[in-house]
Amino acid sequence: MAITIRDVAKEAGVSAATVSRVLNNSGYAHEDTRKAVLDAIHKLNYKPNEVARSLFKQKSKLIGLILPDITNPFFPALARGVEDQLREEGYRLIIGNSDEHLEQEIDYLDTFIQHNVVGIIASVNEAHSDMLKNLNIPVVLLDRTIESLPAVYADQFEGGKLAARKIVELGCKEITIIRGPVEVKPVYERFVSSFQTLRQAGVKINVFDSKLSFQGASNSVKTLFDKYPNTNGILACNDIVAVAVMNEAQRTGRRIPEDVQIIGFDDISICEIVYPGLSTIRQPAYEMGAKAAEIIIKKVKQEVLPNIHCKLPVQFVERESTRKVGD
Amino acid sequence: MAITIRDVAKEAGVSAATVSRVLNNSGYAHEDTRKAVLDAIHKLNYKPNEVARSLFKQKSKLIGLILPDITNPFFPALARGVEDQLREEGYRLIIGNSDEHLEQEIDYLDTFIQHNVVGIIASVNEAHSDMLKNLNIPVVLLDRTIESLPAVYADQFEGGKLAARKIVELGCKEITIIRGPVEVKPVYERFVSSFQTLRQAGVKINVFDSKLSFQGASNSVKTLFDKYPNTNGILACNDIVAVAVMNEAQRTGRRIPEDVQIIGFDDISICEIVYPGLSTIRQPAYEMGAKAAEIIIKKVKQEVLPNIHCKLPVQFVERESTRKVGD
DNA sequence: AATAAATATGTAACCGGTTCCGGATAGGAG
DNA sequence: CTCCTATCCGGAACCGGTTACATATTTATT
Repeated sequence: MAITIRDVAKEAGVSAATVSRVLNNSGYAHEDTRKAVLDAIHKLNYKPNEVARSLFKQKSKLIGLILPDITNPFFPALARGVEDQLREEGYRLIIGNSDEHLEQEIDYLDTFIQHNVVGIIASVNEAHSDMLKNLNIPVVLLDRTIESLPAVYADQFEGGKLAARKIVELGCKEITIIRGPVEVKPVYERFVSSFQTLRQAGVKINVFDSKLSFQGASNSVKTLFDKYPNTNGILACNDIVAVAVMNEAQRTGRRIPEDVQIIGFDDISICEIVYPGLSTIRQPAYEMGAKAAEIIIKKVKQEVLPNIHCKLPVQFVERESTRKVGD
Repeated sequence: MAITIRDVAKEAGVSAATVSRVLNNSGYAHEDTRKAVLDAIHKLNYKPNEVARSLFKQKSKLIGLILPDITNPFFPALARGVEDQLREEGYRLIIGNSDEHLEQEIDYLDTFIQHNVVGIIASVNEAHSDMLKNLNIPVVLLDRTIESLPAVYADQFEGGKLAARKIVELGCKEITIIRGPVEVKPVYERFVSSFQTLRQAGVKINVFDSKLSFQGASNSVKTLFDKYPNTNGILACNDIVAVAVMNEAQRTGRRIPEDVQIIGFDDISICEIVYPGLSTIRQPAYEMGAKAAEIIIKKVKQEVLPNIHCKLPVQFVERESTRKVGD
């Protein structure tokens, strides 16, 4: 059926071992032989079978990626970063959505291992981290962090602080923080940080809870302005929630940013096309993914690295949901 | 290192062949033996190595998925549909983004084959379809269609017609169709269909070009209202473009839907959280993905199917970017 | 020219499963 | 009791690569 290394060997008049050696640039091979083999490979359009290779070597060219939900626009950006970086080095991605469920995470993890993946990049909660700790292949956490494992993430404390500082600076006196689910650590951290910063500023603070998803946010947010009719500044736990809030604000006749100012978190693509453009705290999602991939690759190549916790900077992106300084 | 089938065999006091038989429920195995083997498997926490299995069987539990760009929110919905359906049956997904580039498509396709994937789901342009035609594993096209290959897609003609009919019905007299890149077949088809329908309705038609991406749409659309200041109805080639248009409309002081009505295409999640909510033509993306997965699985299981072209229905989803009938 | 070292290549075992085949045992029919 | 068949199970080959090892040839060294 498919062309095997022995077909190539026969065509080139050598043994399979020799073909393998020229293929991998290992061991010796006479220049003439090398040429003959290369010709045969080309002539037969031979592509080595990764599965056989993987079986013997006990390592594949596959990396497993576990994300909560690729349907949430923050995660595709991460995934693209990972994938693009990986492709450069010839690695491929097996992907699994966990919906934050431990059971699904374990399920994917198991099958990743069964497929001899050489590394795993995962975005899972600390409470679920046990399953990742005793693997004998490299693991890098992405977006989430756990003390004992390498991780790539954005500076949530700085982000929360930045958002809080901005909204105070911009003159808001009664600020509502929309808090996402506390189990999601980065989301919780940005909340805590905003809250502390706001308290130090001596401003009135409301806390309002919301889900993170499109559906959830849109529902959660409906009662926001009933409950806090006088808020003039809102710190949302992510951009989706922020957009839902903008919607609700406009629906209830509030002008943005004149009556309410809103700051999101993440800087997903939506921010720049909604009206008004959403000011937000940018997490460099694509770069985070790329960085995680880079670290995994280094680890796969046996480069011993310290237990890296790679914290990437966030930044405030000013658009139109906040006032210009000086207004 | 990892537990192998021979470890289990030794533990259970039988041969590897016997373990394999109970594992696969093939051939005979005495009830007592079966129990002993199962116990051993459980005791050692044995998980069979998919790679070894795949090498011998010449087929894995892997399906390859090629999408243009997972960063465009329409595609994650497809991917989730595929993945969820596949997981049910124990298949895993290798994923690759092509950015519509033939070179990358081929690259991913090659490595998918090298990994013994049993099937491929792909969203590629007709012009690139040659590479898919002579594979000896099942292929299903998703979102895009090619005459000679099975495909799952939404009814673009109906969608285009529906949007056009609605916008006319809703009283628009000068309608602008935002046309996406003509190489992308479904996008082109919905354009043609809308255009024809509009022409039959005898209404004034403008055609305006735009990219499909967030960045692209946002730029393209900036000159829309300079060029056609009197349009009162807009048919966008997708929801991203539609939202960008809404932005531009509001920025230039137009009220939606009083001054301009806008209809998008796709029904991505954003539609329901922007303000005003975006009326759109819904493609059942998740279901499309699931259906494609279902077909691939059937084909993998040797069920001979006709050259299925599975056309899923679209529907108009009314939100607030169009007027209520009767207004 | 003799010897050592470097180069070149093939044989065979191995990775961890699956399956063909054949031998052994048990149960049933005659 | 014999014979046949169904059941049970292990040995060994195989999937398509890689690599340790052995052997053969070339090149360098003195």
